[in-house]
Amino acid sequence: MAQKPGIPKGTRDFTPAQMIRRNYIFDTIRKVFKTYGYQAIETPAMESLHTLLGKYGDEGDKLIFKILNSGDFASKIDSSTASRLSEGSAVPFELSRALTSQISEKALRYDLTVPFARYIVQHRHETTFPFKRYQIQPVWRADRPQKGRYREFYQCDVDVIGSKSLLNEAELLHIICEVFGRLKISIRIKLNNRKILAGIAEIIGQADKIVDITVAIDKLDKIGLDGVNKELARKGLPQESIDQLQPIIHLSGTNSEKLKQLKTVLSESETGMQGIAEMSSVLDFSKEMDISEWIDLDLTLARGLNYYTGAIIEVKSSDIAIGSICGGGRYDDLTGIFGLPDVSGVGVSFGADRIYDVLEQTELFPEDSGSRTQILIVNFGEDELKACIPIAITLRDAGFSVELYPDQVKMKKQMSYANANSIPYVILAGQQELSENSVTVKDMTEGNQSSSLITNIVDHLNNLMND
RNA sequence: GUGGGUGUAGUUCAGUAGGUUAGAACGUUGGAUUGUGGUUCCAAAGGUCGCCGGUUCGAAUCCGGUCAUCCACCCCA
Repeated sequence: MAQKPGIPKGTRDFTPAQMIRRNYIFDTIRKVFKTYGYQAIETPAMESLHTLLGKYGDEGDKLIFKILNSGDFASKIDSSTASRLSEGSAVPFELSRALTSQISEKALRYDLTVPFARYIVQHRHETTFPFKRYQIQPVWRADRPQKGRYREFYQCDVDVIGSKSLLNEAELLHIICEVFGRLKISIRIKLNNRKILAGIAEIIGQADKIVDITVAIDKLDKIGLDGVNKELARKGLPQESIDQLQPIIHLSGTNSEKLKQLKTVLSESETGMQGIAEMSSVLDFSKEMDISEWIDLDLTLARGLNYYTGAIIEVKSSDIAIGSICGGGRYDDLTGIFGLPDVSGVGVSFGADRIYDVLEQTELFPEDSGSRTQILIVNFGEDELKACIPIAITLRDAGFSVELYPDQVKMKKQMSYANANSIPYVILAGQQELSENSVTVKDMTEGNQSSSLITNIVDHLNNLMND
Protein backbone atom coordinates (compact mmCIF):
# COMPACT_ATOMS: atom_id res chain seq x y z
CA MET A 1 0.00 0.00 0.00
CA ALA A 2 1.31 3.40 -0.92
CA GLN A 3 2.09 5.49 2.10
CA LYS A 4 1.17 9.11 2.20
CA PRO A 5 4.26 11.23 1.62
CA GLY A 6 5.16 13.86 4.13
CA ILE A 7 8.09 15.59 5.76
CA PRO A 8 8.84 16.06 9.45
CA LYS A 9 7.14 18.90 11.19
CA GLY A 10 8.92 22.20 10.96
CA THR A 11 10.80 21.24 7.79
CA ARG A 12 10.06 22.42 4.28
CA ASP A 13 10.60 21.60 0.63
CA PHE A 14 11.72 24.45 -1.59
CA THR A 15 10.32 24.80 -5.10
CA PRO A 16 12.41 26.17 -7.98
CA ALA A 17 10.64 29.52 -7.61
CA GLN A 18 11.45 29.61 -3.91
CA MET A 19 15.06 28.62 -4.54
CA ILE A 20 15.51 31.57 -6.87
CA ARG A 21 14.41 33.81 -4.03
CA ARG A 22 16.42 32.00 -1.38
CA ASN A 23 19.53 32.19 -3.50
CA TYR A 24 18.93 35.89 -3.95
CA ILE A 25 19.17 36.24 -0.17
CA PHE A 26 22.18 33.97 0.18
CA ASP A 27 23.99 35.60 -2.75
CA THR A 28 23.38 39.08 -1.37
CA ILE A 29 24.62 38.17 2.08
CA ARG A 30 27.61 36.24 0.73
CA LYS A 31 28.65 39.12 -1.51
CA VAL A 32 28.62 41.55 1.40
CA PHE A 33 30.58 39.17 3.64
CA LYS A 34 33.22 38.81 0.96
CA THR A 35 33.65 42.54 0.46
CA TYR A 36 34.65 42.80 4.12
CA GLY A 37 37.21 40.03 3.72
CA TYR A 38 35.46 37.15 5.43
CA GLN A 39 36.27 33.61 4.28
CA ALA A 40 33.89 30.69 3.94
CA ILE A 41 34.11 27.53 5.97
CA GLU A 42 31.72 24.65 6.49
CA THR A 43 31.37 22.14 9.30
CA PRO A 44 29.47 18.82 9.38
CA ALA A 45 25.72 18.68 9.90
CA MET A 46 26.35 16.47 12.93
CA GLU A 47 28.68 16.99 15.82
CA SER A 48 29.60 14.80 18.74
CA LEU A 49 26.82 15.11 21.26
CA HIS A 50 29.20 16.15 24.02
CA THR A 51 30.48 19.02 21.86
CA LEU A 52 27.00 20.49 21.87
CA LEU A 53 25.62 19.58 25.29
CA GLY A 54 25.83 22.22 27.98
CA LYS A 55 26.58 25.06 25.60
CA TYR A 56 23.09 26.47 25.28
CA GLY A 57 21.75 26.04 28.80
CA ASP A 58 19.24 23.46 29.98
CA GLU A 59 16.58 24.70 27.59
CA GLY A 60 19.00 24.46 24.71
CA ASP A 61 20.02 20.90 25.56
CA LYS A 62 16.41 19.81 25.26
CA LEU A 63 16.18 21.37 21.82
CA ILE A 64 19.13 19.50 20.37
CA PHE A 65 18.21 16.77 17.89
CA LYS A 66 20.05 13.66 19.00
CA ILE A 67 20.99 10.96 16.55
CA LEU A 68 20.37 7.39 17.61
CA ASN A 69 23.44 5.18 17.48
CA SER A 70 23.55 2.71 14.63
CA GLY A 71 23.29 -1.03 15.05
CA ASP A 72 22.24 -2.76 18.22
CA PHE A 73 22.32 0.32 20.39
CA ALA A 74 20.09 -1.27 23.02
CA SER A 75 22.75 -3.82 23.95
CA LYS A 76 25.02 -1.05 25.16
CA ILE A 77 22.64 0.23 27.79
CA ASP A 78 24.24 -0.48 31.15
CA SER A 79 22.51 -2.86 33.52
CA SER A 80 21.46 -0.35 36.15
CA THR A 81 19.81 1.89 33.58
CA ALA A 82 18.22 -1.14 31.95
CA SER A 83 16.75 -2.37 35.20
CA ARG A 84 15.36 1.06 36.02
CA LEU A 85 13.76 1.08 32.59
CA SER A 86 12.24 -2.36 33.02
CA GLU A 87 10.65 -1.27 36.27
CA GLY A 88 8.32 0.62 34.02
CA SER A 89 7.84 3.47 36.41
CA ALA A 90 7.42 6.98 35.03
CA VAL A 91 10.72 7.89 33.45
CA PRO A 92 12.23 10.77 35.37
CA PHE A 93 14.18 13.40 33.51
CA GLU A 94 17.43 12.20 35.01
CA LEU A 95 16.90 8.69 33.67
CA SER A 96 16.23 10.01 30.16
CA ARG A 97 19.46 11.86 30.43
CA ALA A 98 21.42 8.79 31.47
CA LEU A 99 19.79 6.81 28.69
CA THR A 100 20.47 9.46 26.05
CA SER A 101 24.21 9.39 26.61
CA GLN A 102 24.19 5.62 26.15
CA ILE A 103 22.19 5.38 22.96
CA SER A 104 23.26 8.60 21.23
CA GLU A 105 26.71 10.02 20.66
CA LYS A 106 25.99 12.37 17.77
CA ALA A 107 23.60 15.26 17.28
CA LEU A 108 22.57 17.72 14.58
CA ARG A 109 24.18 21.10 15.07
CA TYR A 110 22.07 23.62 16.95
CA ASP A 111 23.83 26.72 15.70
CA LEU A 112 27.01 27.61 13.83
CA THR A 113 28.87 29.33 16.63
CA VAL A 114 29.71 26.36 18.82
CA PRO A 115 30.86 24.22 15.86
CA PHE A 116 32.95 27.21 14.81
CA ALA A 117 34.56 27.37 18.24
CA ARG A 118 35.31 23.66 17.98
CA TYR A 119 36.73 24.22 14.50
CA ILE A 120 39.02 26.99 15.74
CA VAL A 121 40.43 24.86 18.52
CA GLN A 122 41.08 21.96 16.16
CA HIS A 123 42.57 24.11 13.41
CA ARG A 124 44.37 26.69 15.54
CA HIS A 125 47.78 25.85 14.10
CA GLU A 126 46.72 26.40 10.53
CA THR A 127 44.69 29.52 11.26
CA THR A 128 46.01 33.06 11.13
CA PHE A 129 44.43 35.37 13.67
CA PRO A 130 42.44 37.50 13.60
CA PHE A 131 40.37 35.08 11.59
CA LYS A 132 37.32 36.38 9.74
CA ARG A 133 35.00 33.63 8.66
CA TYR A 134 31.51 33.27 7.33
CA GLN A 135 29.40 30.15 7.28
CA ILE A 136 26.04 29.61 5.60
CA GLN A 137 24.51 26.29 6.58
CA PRO A 138 21.34 24.82 8.03
CA VAL A 139 20.90 24.24 11.74
CA TRP A 140 18.28 22.14 13.54
CA ARG A 141 16.26 22.76 16.66
CA ALA A 142 13.66 20.45 18.19
CA ASP A 143 11.46 23.42 18.92
CA ARG A 144 7.73 23.48 18.46
CA PRO A 145 7.28 25.17 15.08
CA GLN A 146 5.23 28.32 14.70
CA LYS A 147 5.25 31.51 12.73
CA GLY A 148 8.81 32.33 11.69
CA ARG A 149 10.10 29.33 13.56
CA TYR A 150 11.27 26.19 11.83
CA ARG A 151 12.99 23.02 12.96
CA GLU A 152 15.44 23.24 10.10
CA PHE A 153 16.61 26.67 9.06
CA TYR A 154 19.64 28.41 7.63
CA GLN A 155 21.92 30.68 9.53
CA CYS A 156 24.42 32.96 7.87
CA ASP A 157 27.13 33.58 10.43
CA VAL A 158 29.98 36.09 10.26
CA ASP A 159 32.52 36.18 13.04
CA VAL A 160 35.91 37.67 13.75
CA ILE A 161 37.88 35.61 16.19
CA GLY A 162 41.18 36.48 17.82
CA SER A 163 40.72 40.25 17.97
CA LYS A 164 39.48 42.36 20.84
CA SER A 165 39.15 45.52 18.80
CA LEU A 166 35.77 47.19 18.97
CA LEU A 167 36.17 48.06 15.32
CA ASN A 168 34.93 44.50 14.72
CA GLU A 169 31.66 45.20 16.47
CA ALA A 170 31.21 48.34 14.41
CA GLU A 171 32.15 46.51 11.22
CA LEU A 172 29.48 43.90 11.90
CA LEU A 173 26.93 46.65 12.37
CA HIS A 174 28.14 48.09 9.09
CA ILE A 175 27.66 44.70 7.42
CA ILE A 176 24.16 44.48 8.86
CA CYS A 177 23.26 47.85 7.37
CA GLU A 178 24.82 46.92 4.05
CA VAL A 179 23.00 43.57 3.80
CA PHE A 180 19.59 44.92 4.71
CA GLY A 181 20.21 48.00 2.61
CA ARG A 182 20.82 45.82 -0.42
CA LEU A 183 17.76 43.72 0.40
CA LYS A 184 15.77 46.95 0.89
CA ILE A 185 14.53 45.82 4.29
CA SER A 186 14.10 48.63 6.81
CA ILE A 187 15.43 47.71 10.21
CA ARG A 188 16.27 48.83 13.70
CA ILE A 189 19.44 47.54 15.32
CA LYS A 190 19.30 47.05 19.04
CA LEU A 191 22.63 47.30 20.76
CA ASN A 192 23.37 46.38 24.35
CA ASN A 193 26.37 45.34 26.38
CA ARG A 194 26.60 42.56 28.88
CA LYS A 195 28.99 44.57 31.01
CA ILE A 196 26.48 47.38 31.37
CA LEU A 197 23.86 44.87 32.46
CA ALA A 198 26.31 43.36 34.92
CA GLY A 199 27.08 46.83 36.23
CA ILE A 200 23.41 47.53 36.81
CA ALA A 201 22.95 44.27 38.69
CA GLU A 202 26.02 45.10 40.73
CA ILE A 203 24.85 48.62 41.62
CA ILE A 204 21.53 47.41 42.95
CA GLY A 205 23.32 44.70 44.89
CA GLN A 206 21.96 41.77 42.88
CA ALA A 207 24.96 40.75 40.83
CA ASP A 208 23.92 37.10 40.73
CA LYS A 209 20.47 37.93 39.38
CA ILE A 210 21.67 39.54 36.18
CA VAL A 211 19.93 37.01 33.94
CA ASP A 212 16.60 37.21 35.78
CA ILE A 213 16.75 40.99 35.73
CA THR A 214 17.49 41.32 32.04
CA VAL A 215 15.02 38.64 31.01
CA ALA A 216 12.34 40.49 32.95
CA ILE A 217 13.24 43.88 31.51
CA ASP A 218 13.28 42.33 28.07
CA LYS A 219 9.54 41.77 28.37
CA LEU A 220 8.77 45.45 28.88
CA ASP A 221 7.11 45.77 25.48
CA LYS A 222 5.03 42.68 26.05
CA ILE A 223 3.85 42.85 29.64
CA GLY A 224 4.34 46.52 30.52
CA LEU A 225 6.09 48.15 33.46
CA ASP A 226 3.86 46.62 36.12
CA GLY A 227 4.36 43.18 34.66
CA VAL A 228 8.10 43.63 34.69
CA ASN A 229 8.15 44.77 38.29
CA LYS A 230 5.94 41.88 39.33
CA GLU A 231 8.21 39.42 37.61
CA LEU A 232 11.25 40.97 39.27
CA ALA A 233 9.60 40.58 42.66
CA ARG A 234 8.71 37.00 41.85
CA LYS A 235 12.34 36.28 41.04
CA GLY A 236 13.18 37.35 44.55
CA LEU A 237 14.39 40.90 44.04
CA PRO A 238 13.86 43.13 47.10
CA GLN A 239 11.62 46.13 46.58
CA GLU A 240 14.54 48.45 47.17
CA SER A 241 16.45 46.99 44.23
CA ILE A 242 13.37 47.16 42.03
CA ASP A 243 12.99 50.84 42.91
CA GLN A 244 16.61 51.42 42.01
CA LEU A 245 16.00 49.83 38.64
CA GLN A 246 13.17 52.16 37.65
CA PRO A 247 15.28 55.00 36.21
CA ILE A 248 17.19 52.46 34.18
CA ILE A 249 14.06 50.87 32.77
CA HIS A 250 12.80 54.33 31.91
CA LEU A 251 16.02 55.34 30.22
CA SER A 252 15.20 57.49 27.21
CA GLY A 253 16.56 59.99 24.72
CA THR A 254 19.24 59.65 22.09
CA ASN A 255 21.98 57.08 22.39
CA SER A 256 24.43 59.64 23.75
CA GLU A 257 21.87 60.95 26.23
CA LYS A 258 21.27 57.43 27.45
CA LEU A 259 25.00 56.90 27.82
CA LYS A 260 25.31 60.08 29.81
CA GLN A 261 22.56 59.01 32.22
CA LEU A 262 24.10 55.57 32.56
CA LYS A 263 27.47 57.05 33.41
CA THR A 264 25.98 58.74 36.45
CA VAL A 265 24.12 55.65 37.57
CA LEU A 266 27.00 53.27 37.05
CA SER A 267 29.89 55.43 38.20
CA GLU A 268 30.54 53.09 41.15
CA SER A 269 30.75 49.96 39.01
CA GLU A 270 34.00 49.26 37.26
CA THR A 271 32.45 46.64 35.01
CA GLY A 272 29.58 48.94 34.18
CA MET A 273 31.88 51.80 33.27
CA GLN A 274 33.88 49.50 31.06
CA GLY A 275 30.70 48.49 29.28
CA ILE A 276 29.86 52.14 28.76
CA ALA A 277 33.31 52.79 27.34
CA GLU A 278 32.90 49.89 24.93
CA MET A 279 29.48 51.06 23.90
CA SER A 280 30.70 54.63 23.28
CA SER A 281 33.58 53.37 21.24
CA VAL A 282 31.34 51.22 19.03
CA LEU A 283 28.93 54.09 18.59
CA ASP A 284 31.81 56.41 17.68
CA PHE A 285 33.00 54.04 14.98
CA SER A 286 29.49 53.69 13.66
CA LYS A 287 29.26 57.46 13.30
CA GLU A 288 32.30 57.34 11.03
CA MET A 289 30.56 54.62 9.05
CA ASP A 290 27.47 56.79 8.83
CA ILE A 291 25.18 54.09 10.18
CA SER A 292 24.42 55.36 13.67
CA GLU A 293 20.91 56.45 12.73
CA TRP A 294 19.82 52.78 12.60
CA ILE A 295 21.21 51.86 16.00
CA ASP A 296 19.34 52.03 19.29
CA LEU A 297 21.07 51.56 22.59
CA ASP A 298 18.58 49.22 24.23
CA LEU A 299 19.05 47.87 27.73
CA THR A 300 16.08 45.57 27.41
CA LEU A 301 17.92 43.41 24.92
CA ALA A 302 18.83 40.23 26.75
CA ARG A 303 19.75 37.47 24.38
CA GLY A 304 22.38 34.80 24.53
CA LEU A 305 23.49 35.70 28.02
CA ASN A 306 24.92 32.25 28.41
CA TYR A 307 28.02 33.17 26.49
CA TYR A 308 28.01 36.80 25.40
CA THR A 309 30.38 38.92 27.44
CA GLY A 310 30.40 42.31 25.71
CA ALA A 311 28.27 43.71 22.93
CA ILE A 312 24.86 42.16 22.28
CA ILE A 313 23.28 42.83 18.90
CA GLU A 314 19.80 42.18 17.59
CA VAL A 315 18.08 43.29 14.39
CA LYS A 316 14.36 43.56 13.85
CA SER A 317 12.37 44.40 10.79
CA SER A 318 10.58 47.68 11.30
CA ASP A 319 7.75 46.51 9.04
CA ILE A 320 7.03 42.90 9.99
CA ALA A 321 6.70 41.41 13.45
CA ILE A 322 8.59 38.16 13.17
CA GLY A 323 11.14 38.17 15.98
CA SER A 324 14.71 39.00 15.28
CA ILE A 325 16.13 38.49 11.81
CA CYS A 326 19.74 38.82 12.86
CA GLY A 327 21.52 38.62 16.18
CA GLY A 328 24.87 38.17 17.79
CA GLY A 329 27.47 39.58 20.11
CA ARG A 330 30.92 39.33 21.67
CA TYR A 331 32.07 36.20 23.46
CA ASP A 332 35.40 36.44 25.23
CA ASP A 333 36.06 32.83 25.93
CA LEU A 334 34.00 30.58 23.75
CA THR A 335 36.89 28.30 22.86
CA GLY A 336 37.89 27.94 26.50
CA ILE A 337 35.61 24.96 27.03
CA PHE A 338 37.45 23.20 24.21
CA GLY A 339 40.82 23.93 25.77
CA LEU A 340 41.86 27.16 24.09
CA PRO A 341 41.38 30.00 26.55
CA ASP A 342 41.49 33.77 26.01
CA VAL A 343 40.41 33.82 22.39
CA SER A 344 37.86 36.56 21.96
CA GLY A 345 35.37 36.61 19.16
CA VAL A 346 32.45 38.65 17.97
CA GLY A 347 29.89 37.68 15.40
CA VAL A 348 26.36 37.93 14.15
CA SER A 349 24.01 35.50 12.51
CA PHE A 350 21.50 36.33 9.79
CA GLY A 351 18.31 34.24 9.81
CA ALA A 352 17.78 33.55 6.12
CA ASP A 353 14.36 31.97 6.55
CA ARG A 354 12.94 34.86 8.49
CA ILE A 355 14.48 37.31 6.05
CA TYR A 356 12.66 35.35 3.34
CA ASP A 357 9.38 35.78 5.21
CA VAL A 358 9.97 39.51 5.61
CA LEU A 359 10.81 39.98 1.93
CA GLU A 360 7.76 38.00 0.93
CA GLN A 361 5.36 39.86 3.18
CA THR A 362 6.71 43.23 2.16
CA GLU A 363 6.84 42.16 -1.50
CA LEU A 364 10.44 43.24 -1.79
CA PHE A 365 11.74 40.32 -3.82
CA PRO A 366 13.07 41.48 -7.18
CA GLU A 367 11.03 40.49 -10.23
CA ASP A 368 13.25 37.75 -11.54
CA SER A 369 16.91 37.12 -11.18
CA GLY A 370 17.16 35.86 -14.75
CA SER A 371 18.55 32.48 -13.87
CA ARG A 372 16.14 30.59 -16.08
CA THR A 373 16.34 28.91 -19.44
CA GLN A 374 16.49 31.54 -22.19
CA ILE A 375 15.92 29.41 -25.25
CA LEU A 376 13.87 26.29 -25.88
CA ILE A 377 14.44 24.30 -29.06
CA VAL A 378 11.32 22.48 -30.21
CA ASN A 379 11.57 18.77 -30.92
CA PHE A 380 10.14 17.89 -34.36
CA GLY A 381 11.40 14.33 -34.49
CA GLU A 382 14.63 12.42 -34.47
CA ASP A 383 16.20 13.83 -37.67
CA GLU A 384 15.39 17.42 -36.78
CA LEU A 385 16.52 16.84 -33.18
CA LYS A 386 19.91 15.68 -34.37
CA ALA A 387 20.23 18.74 -36.54
CA CYS A 388 19.36 20.91 -33.53
CA ILE A 389 22.01 19.50 -31.21
CA PRO A 390 24.85 21.51 -32.83
CA ILE A 391 22.66 24.61 -32.68
CA ALA A 392 22.17 24.11 -28.95
CA ILE A 393 25.90 23.62 -28.47
CA THR A 394 26.70 26.78 -30.41
CA LEU A 395 24.24 28.80 -28.37
CA ARG A 396 25.45 27.41 -25.05
CA ASP A 397 29.06 28.16 -26.03
CA ALA A 398 27.91 31.72 -26.65
CA GLY A 399 26.61 31.88 -23.10
CA PHE A 400 22.90 31.27 -23.55
CA SER A 401 21.07 28.80 -21.40
CA VAL A 402 19.37 26.43 -23.81
CA GLU A 403 17.04 23.46 -23.56
CA LEU A 404 16.20 20.88 -26.19
CA TYR A 405 12.73 19.49 -25.63
CA PRO A 406 13.40 15.79 -25.03
CA ASP A 407 10.22 14.20 -26.35
CA GLN A 408 8.61 14.42 -29.74
CA VAL A 409 5.17 15.57 -28.68
CA LYS A 410 2.66 18.01 -29.98
CA MET A 411 3.94 21.49 -30.46
CA LYS A 412 1.20 22.87 -28.30
CA LYS A 413 2.62 20.88 -25.41
CA GLN A 414 6.13 22.12 -26.09
CA MET A 415 5.00 25.73 -26.36
CA SER A 416 3.08 25.38 -23.11
CA TYR A 417 6.23 24.08 -21.51
CA ALA A 418 8.11 27.19 -22.64
CA ASN A 419 5.31 29.34 -21.37
CA ALA A 420 5.00 27.63 -18.01
CA ASN A 421 8.74 28.00 -17.46
CA SER A 422 8.86 31.61 -18.65
CA ILE A 423 11.32 30.77 -21.39
CA PRO A 424 11.45 33.94 -23.50
CA TYR A 425 12.56 32.49 -26.86
CA VAL A 426 11.63 29.32 -28.72
CA ILE A 427 13.53 28.02 -31.71
CA LEU A 428 11.54 26.13 -34.33
CA ALA A 429 13.58 24.09 -36.75
CA GLY A 430 11.42 21.72 -38.74
CA GLN A 431 11.99 20.32 -42.19
CA GLN A 432 11.05 23.61 -43.86
CA GLU A 433 13.61 25.63 -41.94
CA LEU A 434 16.35 23.03 -42.05
CA SER A 435 16.08 22.69 -45.80
CA GLU A 436 16.99 26.37 -45.98
CA ASN A 437 19.67 26.11 -43.27
CA SER A 438 17.62 28.44 -41.12
CA VAL A 439 15.49 28.42 -37.99
CA THR A 440 12.42 30.30 -36.83
CA VAL A 441 12.78 32.18 -33.56
CA LYS A 442 9.63 32.96 -31.65
CA ASP A 443 9.62 35.75 -29.11
CA MET A 444 7.28 34.46 -26.41
CA THR A 445 6.74 37.84 -24.82
CA GLU A 446 5.80 39.70 -27.99
CA GLY A 447 4.38 36.70 -29.80
CA ASN A 448 6.15 37.52 -33.09
CA GLN A 449 8.54 35.37 -35.06
CA SER A 450 11.68 35.97 -37.02
CA SER A 451 13.87 33.88 -39.27
CA SER A 452 17.61 33.41 -38.98
CA LEU A 453 20.27 31.48 -40.83
CA ILE A 454 21.79 28.84 -38.60
CA THR A 455 25.24 30.34 -39.16
CA ASN A 456 23.95 33.66 -37.85
CA ILE A 457 21.91 32.38 -34.89
CA VAL A 458 24.08 33.76 -32.08
CA ASP A 459 24.07 37.31 -33.48
CA HIS A 460 20.38 37.07 -34.22
CA LEU A 461 19.50 36.15 -30.61
CA ASN A 462 21.89 38.71 -29.20
CA ASN A 463 20.11 41.35 -31.22
CA LEU A 464 16.71 40.18 -30.06
CA MET A 465 17.70 40.12 -26.39
CA ASN A 466 19.44 43.46 -26.42
CA ASP A 467 16.48 45.36 -27.83
C1' G B 1 6.85 21.43 28.06
C1' U B 2 1.69 24.59 28.58
C1' G B 3 -2.83 26.60 26.16
C1' G B 4 -6.08 27.49 21.78
C1' G B 5 -7.78 27.09 16.38
C1' U B 6 -8.18 23.98 12.02
C1' G B 7 -8.35 19.02 9.31
C1' U B 8 -13.38 18.02 2.71
C1' A B 9 -10.15 17.03 -4.89
C1' G B 10 -3.09 18.41 -6.51
C1' U B 11 -4.04 23.72 -4.19
C1' U B 12 -7.42 27.46 -1.82
C1' C B 13 -11.95 26.77 0.23
C1' A B 14 -17.87 26.05 0.15
C1' G B 15 -21.01 22.46 2.27
C1' U B 16 -25.79 22.16 9.86
C1' A B 17 -32.80 21.79 12.10
C1' G B 18 -27.87 14.87 10.70
C1' G B 19 -31.26 12.69 4.91
C1' U B 20 -30.47 10.00 -2.24
C1' U B 21 -25.18 10.61 -6.39
C1' A B 22 -20.29 15.80 -1.38
C1' G B 23 -19.61 21.13 -4.73
C1' A B 24 -16.80 25.68 -6.73
C1' A B 25 -12.49 28.18 -8.26
C1' C B 26 -7.54 27.54 -9.66
C1' G B 27 -4.37 23.69 -11.44
C1' U B 28 -3.98 19.00 -14.48
C1' U B 29 -5.46 16.23 -19.00
C1' G B 30 -8.09 16.02 -23.76
C1' G B 31 -10.64 18.80 -27.65
C1' A B 32 -11.98 23.50 -30.63
C1' U B 33 -6.46 24.70 -33.45
C1' U B 34 -2.87 16.99 -36.61
C1' G B 35 3.87 23.31 -37.13
C1' U B 36 2.47 27.66 -32.45
C1' G B 37 2.06 29.07 -25.86
C1' G B 38 0.08 33.00 -22.81
C1' U B 39 -6.60 35.01 -23.86
C1' U B 40 -11.42 32.37 -24.94
C1' C B 41 -14.94 28.15 -25.33
C1' C B 42 -16.22 22.79 -24.48
C1' A B 43 -15.28 18.28 -21.92
C1' A B 44 -12.92 14.84 -18.66
C1' A B 45 -10.12 12.90 -14.78
C1' G B 46 -9.37 13.63 -9.74
C1' G B 47 -12.46 12.42 -2.77
C1' U B 48 -11.98 5.74 2.09
C1' C B 49 -14.80 14.10 3.83
C1' G B 50 -7.22 13.01 8.65
C1' C B 51 -7.63 8.15 11.39
C1' C B 52 -10.28 4.92 15.10
C1' G B 53 -14.49 4.26 17.85
C1' G B 54 -19.47 5.90 19.75
C1' U B 55 -24.73 7.97 19.27
C1' U B 56 -28.47 7.21 15.19
C1' C B 57 -32.80 3.86 10.73
C1' G B 58 -29.05 7.15 8.57
C1' A B 59 -22.83 11.02 10.18
C1' A B 60 -18.49 15.30 6.15
C1' U B 61 -22.17 17.28 9.88
C1' C B 62 -23.16 15.34 16.82
C1' C B 63 -19.82 12.97 20.89
C1' G B 64 -15.02 10.70 22.59
C1' G B 65 -10.14 9.45 21.50
C1' U B 66 -5.96 9.79 18.34
C1' C B 67 -2.75 11.86 14.68
C1' A B 68 -1.38 16.00 11.72
C1' U B 69 -1.05 21.08 11.06
C1' C B 70 -1.31 26.28 12.38
C1' C B 71 -1.30 30.09 16.28
C1' A B 72 0.14 31.86 21.25
C1' C B 73 3.39 31.14 25.76
C1' C B 74 8.55 29.56 27.23
C1' C B 75 12.81 30.21 24.37
C1' C B 76 14.84 31.65 20.00
C1' A B 77 17.10 33.07 13.81
